[in-house]
Amino acid sequence: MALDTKTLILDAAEKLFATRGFYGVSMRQITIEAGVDPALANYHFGKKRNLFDAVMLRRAEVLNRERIQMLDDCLRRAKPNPPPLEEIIDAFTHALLNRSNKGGAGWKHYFAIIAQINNHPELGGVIMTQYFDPLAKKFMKAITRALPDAQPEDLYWCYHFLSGALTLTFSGTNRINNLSDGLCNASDLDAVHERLVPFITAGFSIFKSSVSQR
Amino acid sequence: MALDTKTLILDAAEKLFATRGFYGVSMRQITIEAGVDPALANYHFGKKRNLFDAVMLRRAEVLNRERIQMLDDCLRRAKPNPPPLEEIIDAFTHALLNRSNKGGAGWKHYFAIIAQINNHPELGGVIMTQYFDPLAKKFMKAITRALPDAQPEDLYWCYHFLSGALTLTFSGTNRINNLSDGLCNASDLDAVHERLVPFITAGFSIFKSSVSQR
DNA sequence: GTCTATAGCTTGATAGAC
DNA sequence: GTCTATCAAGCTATAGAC
Repeated sequence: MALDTKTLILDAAEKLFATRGFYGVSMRQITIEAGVDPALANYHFGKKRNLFDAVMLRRAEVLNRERIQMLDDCLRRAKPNPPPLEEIIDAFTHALLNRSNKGGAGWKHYFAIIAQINNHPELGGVIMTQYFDPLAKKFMKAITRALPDAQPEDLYWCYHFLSGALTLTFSGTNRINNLSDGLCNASDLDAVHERLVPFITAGFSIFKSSVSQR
Repeated sequence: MALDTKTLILDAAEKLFATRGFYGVSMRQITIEAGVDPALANYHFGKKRNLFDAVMLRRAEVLNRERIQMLDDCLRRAKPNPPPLEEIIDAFTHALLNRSNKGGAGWKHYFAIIAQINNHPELGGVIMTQYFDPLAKKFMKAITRALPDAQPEDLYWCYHFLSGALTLTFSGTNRINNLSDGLCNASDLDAVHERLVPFITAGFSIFKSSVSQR
């Protein structure tokens, strides 16, 4: 059936793009991984880049809906006050870490692609901006409300640090395992979640007043 | 002359790997960019992967020497006390941000490669570990001395967040420019340096005592 | 060290039978 | 929707003349 074939191709593409990147995988390898005829990838998705976009889009929609929902909930709870910073950071990261952790292999692959794209000079500016900037702007607005006396400039840079720390977590290099002599495990995303949220909150908080703490 | 040709190829490879990644560039494109004969890349460096390693190695040595130097200086100044955390973080990041900022195009390209590799599941675990883990271990030792009551586990995760925040800065996607409506400029690494060091220091500091602040 | 020439393969994409 | 067959182009890598 058509829908099944499309899904098979999307899943295979997701897996291979995750481990080798956009240029490191051929359409042929994808169809072999999917167990379908080589001509079908082009038939269903057109150019290779279109297939990549389809992979990105499939989960971005689900994800962004969940994250907006969590942000709105936390805004509503705090009303009419600004929401606590830590809750905003949690709303930003929770769905990502949770899906990557417990969503199955597909989600794990998806986030590994995100990690690569976010750090890719050619694709990062285009793709991340396209799929995630509207959401980022909503979060920045909430953060600005939580830290009303901070310089907006400082807060954008903090967001940038958050983005980097978060996406490296998804990259799937197990560098921290070796580095910590097995004390930490890169795939233990509960451990990340526990630490990332207060870490980032503390970083943002030094810009609470517009006079730098430095 | 032989040495010049090798340098031409290394520079060209560095530039192209930086913008398109390892798999996004062919040996042919590299030699064309370098303005030399297509066969010379193989003659001087052998396989494509060897050329990549040569690109990585060339600047890693310079860089790591500088960073170790800065760390040793700051350990000596503090003796016999442990060094202030903020100085350690600065020693870790200073040479990188400085070279990327003022070292010319080659260094900028180099760091863009680092950003990609650090987030690449296949290459990140191998290459970063190979070139940078010995240095990372030295820094972790110093950080542990500066925060003696923290759990080592927490500190490794903080290091991981630092690594992610730092490398995204090098990636050369100008996402923050759009996101901030031009308020921030991704290539203004002085602005990053000013903010990254206290941001990360504050993040580490919440784990000062082994009872989590969360 | 440099260059020409080329072997042997894989690539993205399509045309046309079923 | 699926499959076979195929195209032109690009790829890594090397062998051998200069």
